[in-house]
Amino acid sequence: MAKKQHTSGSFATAVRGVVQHIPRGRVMSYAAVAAAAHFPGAARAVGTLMRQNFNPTVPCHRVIRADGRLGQYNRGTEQKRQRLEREGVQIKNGRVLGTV
DNA sequence: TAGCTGACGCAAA
DNA sequence: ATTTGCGCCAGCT
Repeated sequence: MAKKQHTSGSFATAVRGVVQHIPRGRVMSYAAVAAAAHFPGAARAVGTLMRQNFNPTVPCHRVIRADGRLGQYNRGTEQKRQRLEREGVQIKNGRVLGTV
């Protein structure tokens, strides 16, 4: 019976699922992802995971800061901004709009 | 086992 | 409006 992978705890799994479910043209803050993953307050941990995460199945570039800023990115904030804009996310003066 | 770091968040100045 | 400091959580050494 396929044992569970000990790749981190359920935390990583939950976060990955949430980020994976982020529709195109939409962005979620680290805190929002953490809360959606049932880990409220673990915004930092989310970032820590994203940094370690190298899964192309997880559009980590769609995860931004709660302030509306892009935040950091493995490939550089510039690439992140370009990718988000290409996805349909409007960015004004470095701030992401559409943050309902 | 314990401690440090870090793609964050929020409050205060 | 902008900048500085502290706090919180999980992961890694």
